[in-house]
Amino acid sequence: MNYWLIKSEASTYSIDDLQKDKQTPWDGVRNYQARNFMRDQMQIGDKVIFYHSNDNPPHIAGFAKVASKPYSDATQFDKKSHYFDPKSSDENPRWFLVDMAFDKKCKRKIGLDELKNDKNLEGLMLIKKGQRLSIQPVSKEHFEYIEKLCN
DNA sequence: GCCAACGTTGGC
DNA sequence: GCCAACGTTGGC
Repeated sequence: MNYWLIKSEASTYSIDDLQKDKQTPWDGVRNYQARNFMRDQMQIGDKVIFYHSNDNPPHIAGFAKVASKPYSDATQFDKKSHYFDPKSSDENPRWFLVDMAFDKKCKRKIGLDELKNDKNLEGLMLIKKGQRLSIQPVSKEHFEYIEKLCN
């Protein structure tokens, strides 16, 4: 069992959208490190923190679960998609994703400030300066602590 | 293989 | 809207 944090702009795809959809392919990730986490390490049932970036304030909004094995991201082949990648091919797809399933919403929004000021969350990748990775591993301890904050 | 130019992320 | 951080691209 692994623990993760995923970012999404609330205005683009929020936890409410995921709740409505129940499950969705986590497409559009175009960063190799993030891809590698999905392709090489994520397993069905892994627990995921859902973070709303670019919100006011940015915050943790809830939880999701990994709901599929990794497979290739269809948007890379779609010429009309913002995520189209001409360098990718059917034989050798460059980008992979997993499905994310809705788990639960936080009872309150856990703002970035609060996360930064919480001694229990020291070392959490999200709150390190300049950390832009949209998929990050989270320790079990941090995950369980954040779960408590949300209840 | 270096590195300048450029693009994106995301907090503020 | 600004800009720091950082990843990618491409010329050499």
